[in-house]
Amino acid sequence: MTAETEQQAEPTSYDVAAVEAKWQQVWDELQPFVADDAAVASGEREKRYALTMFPYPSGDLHMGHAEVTALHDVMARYWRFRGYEVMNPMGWDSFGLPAENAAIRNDEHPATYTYANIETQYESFRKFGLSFDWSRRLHTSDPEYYRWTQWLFLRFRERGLAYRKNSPVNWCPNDQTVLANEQVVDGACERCGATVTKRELTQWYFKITEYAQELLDDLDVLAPTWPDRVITAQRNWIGRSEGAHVDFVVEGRDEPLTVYTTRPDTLFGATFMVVAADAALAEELVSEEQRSAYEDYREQVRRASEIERLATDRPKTGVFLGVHATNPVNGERIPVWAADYVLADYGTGAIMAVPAHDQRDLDFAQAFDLPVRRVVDVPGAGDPAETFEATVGDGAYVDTPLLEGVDGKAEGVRRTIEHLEGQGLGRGTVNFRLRDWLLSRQRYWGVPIPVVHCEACGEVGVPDDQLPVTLPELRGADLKPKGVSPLAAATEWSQVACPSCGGPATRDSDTMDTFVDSSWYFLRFCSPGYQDGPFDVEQAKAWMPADIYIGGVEHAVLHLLYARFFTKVLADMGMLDVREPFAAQLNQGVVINQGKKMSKSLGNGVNLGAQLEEFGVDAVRLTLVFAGPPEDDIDWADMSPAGSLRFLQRAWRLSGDVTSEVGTPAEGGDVALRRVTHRTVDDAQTLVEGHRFNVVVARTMELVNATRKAIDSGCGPADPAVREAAETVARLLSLVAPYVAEEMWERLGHQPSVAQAAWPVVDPALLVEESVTAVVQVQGKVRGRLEVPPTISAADLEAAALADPAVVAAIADRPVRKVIVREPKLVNVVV
RNA sequence: GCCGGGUUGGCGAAACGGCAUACGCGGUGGUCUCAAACACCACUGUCCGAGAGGACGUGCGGGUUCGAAUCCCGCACCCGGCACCA
Repeated sequence: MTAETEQQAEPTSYDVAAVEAKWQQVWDELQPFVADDAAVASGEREKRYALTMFPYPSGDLHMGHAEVTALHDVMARYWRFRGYEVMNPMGWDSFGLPAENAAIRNDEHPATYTYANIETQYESFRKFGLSFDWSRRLHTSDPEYYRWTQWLFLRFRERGLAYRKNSPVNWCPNDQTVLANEQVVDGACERCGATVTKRELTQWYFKITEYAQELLDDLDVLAPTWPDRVITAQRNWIGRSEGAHVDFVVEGRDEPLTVYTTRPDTLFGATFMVVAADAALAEELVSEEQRSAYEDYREQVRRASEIERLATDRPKTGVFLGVHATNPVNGERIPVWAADYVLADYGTGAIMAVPAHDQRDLDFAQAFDLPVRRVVDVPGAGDPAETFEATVGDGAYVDTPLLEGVDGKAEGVRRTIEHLEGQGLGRGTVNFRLRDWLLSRQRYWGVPIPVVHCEACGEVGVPDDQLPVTLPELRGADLKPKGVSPLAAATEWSQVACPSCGGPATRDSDTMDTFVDSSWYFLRFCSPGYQDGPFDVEQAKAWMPADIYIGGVEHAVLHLLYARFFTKVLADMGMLDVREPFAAQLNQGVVINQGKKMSKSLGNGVNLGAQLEEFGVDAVRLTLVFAGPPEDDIDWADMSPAGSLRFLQRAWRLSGDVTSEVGTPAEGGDVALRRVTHRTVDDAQTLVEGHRFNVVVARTMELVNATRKAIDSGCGPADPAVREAAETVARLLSLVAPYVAEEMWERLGHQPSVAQAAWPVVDPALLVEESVTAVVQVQGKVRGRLEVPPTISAADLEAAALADPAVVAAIADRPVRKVIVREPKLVNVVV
């Protein structure tokens, strides 16, 4: 392992550090991983696009980066071996808050922190021996990149998919910026943990809801190749529901009050209505007598934090609005209330309350002494008016003239909608939980929104030939949060001539959510230097979709949903011929330590650099890949990088023991060892393609063990089968441990690099076993084993089984009732 | 509450409906060594048994099958998503 132990004539171990230094240099010269666009465009070679989520440049790489890239590299290297032209790019998601916070702290420019970290991470990635094509490297904070982010924004805006609206938004008082719904977790800011409040602001949105149905439908297409948990998370997030809009006439008002309900069949049980307290609708509806009561209540609601609002078990609050509406099916006059349990931005912001069949409505009815009327008699359940338990199941309709004798909810809903539509009182409709994507942020270190606000012309998009709208040079205290964007305070930058009329105008002072940047970077990789658009349409057609996308499950909804949305819009713009960007997806687990997430406060962090120093890159990579299935979490405390290094040394020793000449044909070599070799290669193909990388490592270990045995106590080191086996080990190992694999390959007499070697050709004749072990069971229990030829007939196998002494003994004197024969591997005797 | 996934030796984990526990870690014993480290060899699911051997065994309870870790039904527990979304 170290130089000291290498004094002997025949070294028993290699010098890890020396090997790493040596091969890093060779790779730099050979550049074996640059993808050839022409080979794909011409159809000369089939493409594979291997994609890993690009990192945010915060400090150096950690265990998590090591794991995901180690797993990813197995796939990329395997595809290269199989003769595909592989694009394996990497870049940095380099806009974002940490750089801005660091800049304020250190009184510098965010770019200083950002680009210094990028260089650190770049060097670490290289040392980690990953087969990235660095010629495609990109950073989303480069003007050449964000110019095209702005260009895309303008195209979205032209299509009505980017718009501004005034509405209550999630506000993080600590980061002094708005947050998308996705960035609010349990009422707290996902980033800093501060309690999120609501603010009324004018903000930019992407109209992702326009694609809600397609985003949902296409999950069915992705389901076979995407993880279940991601599919489920996205389905839940999109939250499709079917129901009806029902129009209620409000006294003294021309416009109807329309509600959304999934239970139109319970319309006869509606005893009041509720409007979201913070909706404009409530403001419009409230009577003069109730106005001050309503306004007091609304203030109380606005002060409440998201956490308080989300507590589902808190008592219902609300206020009567002083108006009544008419139930369209029975003409009944019911009161209209305002409450905060109804959400302004879901459905129509108003509901019909059916307390008998909705627990929330029942709780509200109880709190304010409103009537409860049962219209579905659910067998076995009491009357909700007495039990205070709303019933939601199927049952016989009561007091519902429209649905007499109707059986079941589905039919009841269908008939009611039919009736409403016939009478012009409502219509069947579909609703989504998904909201539009709030993309503007009041921070500095992001993409400036390329829009100018002109007194005369209003909102004007910056013309394409004036892109990019670059950031002004701000640093340190200029960036301190003040509730408005730092860009608004940079007056020299913000005051411009209107591109349309030339009059005085101001630039939009918001920057984009960094999720915008990462929604299309995988397209830029297809033609990273392209000058005439965000990407070369032809190159994107050649490379897309990514054949695998590996990354953390924390992006199950956010990033993956946005990237899918962008892809669909770009397809509609005619720039892509795929509607889904990622054909297959794999989420690696997280690396923990001693049963807990690594953290500074717990003091249980495992430093990647220290592990690499101690065991070497190959051993750390091997440990991460061998630990278990890629999607499972790894507890580093349960792992043994020392054991991994031990194995690598054992494997390496094989390359020194081979005595046959390089190029010696394997034909005629020891058949038993050749069988193991060819079986291993054949299985490895299936295993890698099934992402079962841990098993590939196990099988490689078995091959090493078999080769060792052959050398020491079998056919001996000169047998050509030993060379074949050792060369196979080098290639299999290069998927995970590239340094030692190169070293082995060279010691075996080959030219570098093993990464450019051909995958071994499997000889099908060697996959057929000479003899197999047939198991003989009596009553399903193993009682004997027979060595038989694989071609044995059922009759012969049965005869041999029944002649076996142990089997005869197990049967004893009982009559044989039936014999199941699955030649050549199994016989089961039933007595 | 609704949706998705899981539960196999001391530990990480393998196993087209057909030998459960491959591979590795850890442990025990041994070879080498003055000694140790390294390396190598053997053993290592539980119980009974001196041994040969036997019984039991993949979270729990049923079922299908000649045969179930694997398929079906029910339950418990763990992990993840959604949740005052009408």
